[in-house]
Amino acid sequence: MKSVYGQFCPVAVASEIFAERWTPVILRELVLGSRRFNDIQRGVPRISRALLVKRLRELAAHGVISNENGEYQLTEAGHELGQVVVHLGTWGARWTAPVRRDRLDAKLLTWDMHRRIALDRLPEKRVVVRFDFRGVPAGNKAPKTYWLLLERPEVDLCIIEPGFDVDVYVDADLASFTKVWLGELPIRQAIRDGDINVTGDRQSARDFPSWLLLSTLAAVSRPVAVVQRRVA
Amino acid sequence: MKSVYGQFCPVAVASEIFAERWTPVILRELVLGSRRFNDIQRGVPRISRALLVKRLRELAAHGVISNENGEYQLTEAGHELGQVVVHLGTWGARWTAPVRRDRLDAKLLTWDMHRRIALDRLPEKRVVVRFDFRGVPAGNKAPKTYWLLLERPEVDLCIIEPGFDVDVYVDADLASFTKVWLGELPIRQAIRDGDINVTGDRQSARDFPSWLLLSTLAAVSRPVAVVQRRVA
DNA sequence: CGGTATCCACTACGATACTG
DNA sequence: CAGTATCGTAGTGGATACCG
Repeated sequence: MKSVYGQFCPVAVASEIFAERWTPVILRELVLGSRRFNDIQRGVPRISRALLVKRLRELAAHGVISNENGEYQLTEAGHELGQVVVHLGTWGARWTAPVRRDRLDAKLLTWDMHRRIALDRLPEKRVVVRFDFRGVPAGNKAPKTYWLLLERPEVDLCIIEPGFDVDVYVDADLASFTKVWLGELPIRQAIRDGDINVTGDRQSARDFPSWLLLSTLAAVSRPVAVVQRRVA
Repeated sequence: MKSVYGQFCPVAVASEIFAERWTPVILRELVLGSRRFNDIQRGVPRISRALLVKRLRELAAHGVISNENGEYQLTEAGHELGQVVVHLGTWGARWTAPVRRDRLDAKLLTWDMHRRIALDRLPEKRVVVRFDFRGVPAGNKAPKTYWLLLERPEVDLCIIEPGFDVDVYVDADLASFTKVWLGELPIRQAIRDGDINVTGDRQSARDFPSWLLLSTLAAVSRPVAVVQRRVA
């Protein structure tokens, strides 16, 4: 391992580990709970398999993660580095421009969502939610329809019809739903404005917004100047 | 500006700004107080001028810094991102391996030191400290001798004889002094072990360790396992 | 599922020299 | 002091196919 920066400063040494391409995003997946290779890659879909392997090895070599029979785990050092990831993400939520069209990704969004369901607020029985996204940027080849199978304590994400009756239909503009997810837009407002439509079983449709926890960074407060920039 | 990661997640968006090559190190210089282009480059000597220009422009475009008639300044967003830099450096001080030989750099070390002098503990009169480093890795072409001119409230670093009488001579093994600077080794111990020799004016030589504040990350606590790894 | 292996394209970067 | 301009290249990583 050759030193990139050739500096003794701990910021430089840590940057050689942390500030490599893809590494913060990979660490985010681990912080959010992914353990297996393919799960991690679902959260970082645009990385090549070879590069993901390489990055994971590097993190392991630096003592940030371990791999025991196929399960990647953050070490103690890794959990502390995970706090830096959260800090960086918090900064991003506060200070970066509102979500851009070329970052929209329905597959990634639903993958994130399936990890943030308030299981304890679900009814006992299985609930199936079908999402249909509109306003997907042209050229994006990802599916527009997804199913969330909520069956305590399991949550499964499907991209093909799961074969159960659908309880809740969510028809949403992708940009708006992404903003809701990121805390940039209150879901009730998006529903009022017609950007998100929730139909189906009356009770379930009413409760749906309360099951869906948002991104862990959705609660970050934004400075007034940035909020105004968003409106512009 | 094309999106590197193509993800809406604030961690990914922030990483496109922060986790670029050299950027955390440049931000560290700004956090430590450098304002002018050439001062910043003294703290990041191995970056090319062209790339430093490019990175500074990128940071400005993202609202992290501003440039007003030659003075770079962190914006409010920049100060908050600076906290992430500090967090990352703190992690590095805690969890990365002890300083490696290929990271030793006397020029950088003295440049860092000149910003960390306890001015209020200095005597009224001018003090000149001469550093001679031994144990510099072969092939390193940087000077081995440096002078620190302490003249309240100014601190100047010279690489040529400043023309004043020297009050304190510091003769030190570069690796040991770097460890002292990083808080890995108590200075009194390094002096006892003969790794650092401080001679010259009796009073000044005795007070020298109290003038020299160490790296802002020197006080970070290290887990037992890492400390032991260092001894090994 | 969790990787390897190969090959090629690109581009980011360093080196060097010049400038208002 | 604070950049610009030019050019050659190392090395990074994407695409694709294969493997235990």
